Amino acid sequence: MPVITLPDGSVRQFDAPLRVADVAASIGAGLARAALAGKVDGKLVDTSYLIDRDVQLAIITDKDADGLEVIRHSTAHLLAYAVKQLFPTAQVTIGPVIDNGFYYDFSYERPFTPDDLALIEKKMAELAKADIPVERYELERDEAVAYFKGIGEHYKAEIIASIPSNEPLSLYREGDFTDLCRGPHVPSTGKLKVFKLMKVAGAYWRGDSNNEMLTRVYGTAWAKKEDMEQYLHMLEEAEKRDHRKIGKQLDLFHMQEEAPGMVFWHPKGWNVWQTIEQYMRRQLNNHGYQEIRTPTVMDRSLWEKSGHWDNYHDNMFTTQSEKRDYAVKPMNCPGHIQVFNQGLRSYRDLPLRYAEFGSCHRNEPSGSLHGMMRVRGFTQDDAHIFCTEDQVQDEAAKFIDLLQAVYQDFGFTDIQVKLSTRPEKRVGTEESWDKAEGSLAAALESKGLAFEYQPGEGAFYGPKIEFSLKDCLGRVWQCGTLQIDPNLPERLGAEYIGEDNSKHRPIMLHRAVLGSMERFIGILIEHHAGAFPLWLAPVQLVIANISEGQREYVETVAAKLTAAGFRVHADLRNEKITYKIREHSLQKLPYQLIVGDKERDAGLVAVRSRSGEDLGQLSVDALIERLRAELPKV
RNA sequence: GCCGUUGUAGCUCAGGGGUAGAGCACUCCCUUGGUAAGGGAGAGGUCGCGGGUUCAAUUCCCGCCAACGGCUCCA
Repeated sequence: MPVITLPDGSVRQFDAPLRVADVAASIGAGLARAALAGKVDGKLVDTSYLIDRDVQLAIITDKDADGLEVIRHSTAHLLAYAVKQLFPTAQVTIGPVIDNGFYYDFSYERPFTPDDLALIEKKMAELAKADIPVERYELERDEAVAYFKGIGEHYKAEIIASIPSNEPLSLYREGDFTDLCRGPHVPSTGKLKVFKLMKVAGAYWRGDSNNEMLTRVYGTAWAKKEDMEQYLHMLEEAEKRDHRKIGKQLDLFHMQEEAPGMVFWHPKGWNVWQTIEQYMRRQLNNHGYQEIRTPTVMDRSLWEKSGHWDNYHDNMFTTQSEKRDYAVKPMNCPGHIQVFNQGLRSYRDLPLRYAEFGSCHRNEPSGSLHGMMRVRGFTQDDAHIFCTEDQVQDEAAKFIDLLQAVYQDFGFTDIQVKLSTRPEKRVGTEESWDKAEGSLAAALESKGLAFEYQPGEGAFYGPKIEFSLKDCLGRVWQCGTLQIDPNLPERLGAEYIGEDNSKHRPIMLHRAVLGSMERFIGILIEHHAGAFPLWLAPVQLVIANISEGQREYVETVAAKLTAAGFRVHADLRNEKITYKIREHSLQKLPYQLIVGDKERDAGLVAVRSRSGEDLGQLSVDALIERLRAELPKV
């Protein structure tokens, strides 16, 4: 006699146990058709789930987030079904739901090609159209292993071994395809209407690079056709914003074969860089940092002491000269400790904050390079704070102030914060970890920042905070970091004289706001789609004459704006004004000043904004005032 | 590093066993035009690099390099 409570609070009583699908049907034929799954007492189940007790029940349709998840999961299975139909000797492995879609990993004698993908997608559409029922059933462990081994699915058999033995094993059968799966799934393949296979890629079995490489097929699936179109459109937009593409279009930088993973900065790109670097320099100065510069190439012995030679030798660029080995620095901290170690330090000197726009090189695996987002040569807005354990919290709080001010000036308001705590393999006492983690958490709380813990994700020597920004496409980029490190000062012998007149070890805080300059500029390019805000734009204004007669006037105005500190370009070419406007619009200049006889005679400029808006005629002084109001204060 | 795809003019791309094509950009000439492309002419390529097959390779095969999409990694 199940009594079923629905989400709206209404209660229905039935005489006998019944399936979720039956409940849906009792409510209405439309709901029965739309039902993809059920949620019984908060747990997702199939529509075939038999309710034999009093429960809270929600019928899940494609309007629910859970429904979309079920659709994606079932589409992954449909993909596997289609692959088994077309390539019977392929073995299935796992097929989870991911953001916006799903993937499925297969083991096959050869990788799938893009042509195969088209075939598979076609087969999926056929199988969906045939509206084949998807049935759930359970098997005993041994039976399941025997079954999958019997049909040559060795990966599935292996997966079963890793499932806790107290859980029942559920299988799903659609047509002649059976897969091991927790479920739930849609009741029949006909519910899957909107999907597309996106790409093939390799992926290691169980994510371990020692294991066999499988073929992964990525796909996307949606409840409604319009949703998928919107998603595909978003991908196109993201592609248009690709920093590599815009970098070329706007002549900011380039990369070439002879220097993989390293950037050639062109004048305009370097101008953006310098604007940022000089801005950061002012901020660091205001926040009590001193800038230093340390060598790029240092002797092996230093890297042995720091531990890098042993741990990261393969990822370091090395060289030798006159029988000595050297390494190109992969990070700045060892150099900073050398500066700290010069002379005798007193507790009165602490905290001591050393900043460096340090150029580092790491020999990243060739396959992991990615435009400016993952490079081999990069520059960090790096700094190290030498302080006592008791000063950590205050320094962390001060760093957060700096970081928030900077992110705000760059227009990033959505900041995510994660605190990574002690990992299994670590050095240091429990008390020191307690204190270190506690000071970071307290600093974040004192600044009213919400954060998430990442247990076990800290470095072996200390906890860290990671600050990530969300860009306008909703993508999250980890940029800022604050890391507590008592280890490196120890290894490299940093010490200061305390109040008690004896030697003590300082704590070192590694910290960066932007992270890698290259990557940060890449993020900015994509965030703004190349349309930099006025203060960052490499060319802020162009002044274009309509015809030859305004040449001199244009040059006078350009000189005046340059003297006022703006980056100005005078376009005096023998071209029609529409042609010039089009070109500078494509170059995404913030403002275009148009000058004809009227403006020249009146001593004004006609101002056109990047959005194409006509701001009317202004005097140069009024324009300068207006522009200055747009710049950040620091 | 691993799997897949790609590499042709400055850029975007087409082509294909018989010494290469378009649009834009570039140079010159005409045009002095008021808010997103005025007209004409010209120049421009060792078809990523190295081998092989062939009478002949940019095209087919092998190796390498790089980029791209993933996987692994990211002190």
